[in-house]
Amino acid sequence: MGLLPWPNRLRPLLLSCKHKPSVAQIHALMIVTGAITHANSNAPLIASYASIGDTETARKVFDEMPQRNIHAWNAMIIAYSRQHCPSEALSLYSRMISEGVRPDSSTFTGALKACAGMLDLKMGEEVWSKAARCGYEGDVFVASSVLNLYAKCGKTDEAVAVFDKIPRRDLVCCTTMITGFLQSGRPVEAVEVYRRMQNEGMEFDGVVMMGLVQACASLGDLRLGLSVHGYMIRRGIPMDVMVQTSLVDMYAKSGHFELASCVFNRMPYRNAVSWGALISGFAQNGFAGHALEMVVEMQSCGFEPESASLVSSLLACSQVGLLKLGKSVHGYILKRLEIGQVCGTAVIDMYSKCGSLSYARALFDQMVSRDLISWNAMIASYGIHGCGEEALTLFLQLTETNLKPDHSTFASLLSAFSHSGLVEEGLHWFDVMVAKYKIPPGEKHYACMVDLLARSGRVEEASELIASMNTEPGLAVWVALLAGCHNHRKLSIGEIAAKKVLEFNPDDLGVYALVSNFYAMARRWEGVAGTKKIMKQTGTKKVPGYSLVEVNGELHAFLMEDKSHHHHEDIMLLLNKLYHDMRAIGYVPKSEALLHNFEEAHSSEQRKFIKLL
DNA sequence: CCCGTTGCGG
Repeated sequence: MGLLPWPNRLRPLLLSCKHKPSVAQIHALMIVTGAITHANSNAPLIASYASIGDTETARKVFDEMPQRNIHAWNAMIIAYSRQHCPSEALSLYSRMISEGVRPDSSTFTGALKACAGMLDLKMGEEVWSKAARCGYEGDVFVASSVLNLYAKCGKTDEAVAVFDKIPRRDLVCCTTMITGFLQSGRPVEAVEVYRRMQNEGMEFDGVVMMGLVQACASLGDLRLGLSVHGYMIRRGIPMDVMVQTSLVDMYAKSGHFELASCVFNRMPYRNAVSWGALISGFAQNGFAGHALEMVVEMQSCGFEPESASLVSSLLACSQVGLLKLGKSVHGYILKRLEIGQVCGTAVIDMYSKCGSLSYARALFDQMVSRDLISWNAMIASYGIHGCGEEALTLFLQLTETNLKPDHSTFASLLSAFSHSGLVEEGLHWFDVMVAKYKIPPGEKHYACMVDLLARSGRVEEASELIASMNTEPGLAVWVALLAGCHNHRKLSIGEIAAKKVLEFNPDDLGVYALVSNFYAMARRWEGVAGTKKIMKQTGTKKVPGYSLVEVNGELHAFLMEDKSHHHHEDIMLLLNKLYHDMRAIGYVPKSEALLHNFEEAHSSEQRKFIKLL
């Protein structure tokens, strides 16, 4: 005996505790020795209980303290803000202020984190101005927290203003700025922050490199991504599960599955998110069979599919029209998980893409809470099915909620109009989008509008619209214009569009087919020959087109010239009958199609689907 | 108190 610990000596001891029994042991010791009455040792005790996740005991210690110092308040506020109890953190903060305790940098940091957790911008700004009044405006910790708050609330420009005013920027606030840019879809600026840091000679860690990997993923910049990966290896920056997962995601998203699997297979430890990154990569790139196989493999490794991998599975199903499998995924979700907004929207999307608009709508109506993306998906569903009127009705209902339509909403709405030939409605709502909702039209919106006008033969107006664009028109816009010119025999504008389209060196057979067909329609045979020559030179992939249809749970694939189907004869007879019936009611077939003589190859992908079922 | 930043998905 005689070794009774002095209250202050308990601090390092408590901080090194990672397990519940040892914290409780020291707690007991503190009670026995009377150290519990010292505020100096109670603050670390609170922090220790909080760090092992026992917020309740931490609060008990806090409540029973005879006198509290600033550290005890901070420990409790930070504990709540880290344990996702932002309202408790904020109520403690208010109580502390009203009791006249002077907050410090840590207090503000904790309170601001709580505000960010609640997305409570108003409260956050109050805390921020109080912090400024207390002289913490230039504090990197406080400023980083404000930065994070603004970024989380989508106020990226306000975040930039805070960032620019920080006198001595460190790694963490730069990382926060980078993730802020990423979350608001501004990867270019995220990379710019990184470049600035590089020029200032800053040392990087895994967290900031992960932000950069994400930037590369959303930019589709494989070169930069590879150099970032290489940098981490050369510098020996430790890569944890998160960093490795973001690398898998980047490679898989960009379709570099060899690289993605290489990183994935070398991971010492994987979790559901790592699997999800690979699965969604396959699904997003149209490798539905691979995606679904990976889900099965994931299960065999002991990971039950959670929300994200189910969403990827649904995406895979909708890409190839696997209604039956999609339904079973839906059933799995209903049985195993609570169907939330994300899964619900994915199921809506699956039903509508698999042809079942009524199921999609039924599910939409059943959803307990619908966010903007759910509405957007349902409006898009009507668009895909050519139901422009219904899309508009739903849009009008959306405007009566407290949700604000965004650029995606309008992209879906305008596309619905263009698929239904509702030209006047399209023009009207395009103007409303700009004037009333202050949404600057993007490439997608212009492409819809050009398609809408050009499809109905108003190619002159479409080309005027293109001329009015502030940004450089992209491929989709010119393709829409060209398609209109092709259908309505508008030679001079079409020629301009065709030239523009070829300038993009598109990697898409369909686009070349359109250009070639346009020249053929215009009797410009040198144009047809020129297009074919470009295709040969650039080695444009000849992806064989095929149709898939699911009948009673069985998947049937049809390629050109493919006679392997066991009902081939019957199908051809029916097709011929339909063809003659259509002609009888006035259908005039287009005979200038170019694609018929392209070589076809059986896709191994497609065999996968068939094998799967 | 020793703080702030972090991976897949609609």
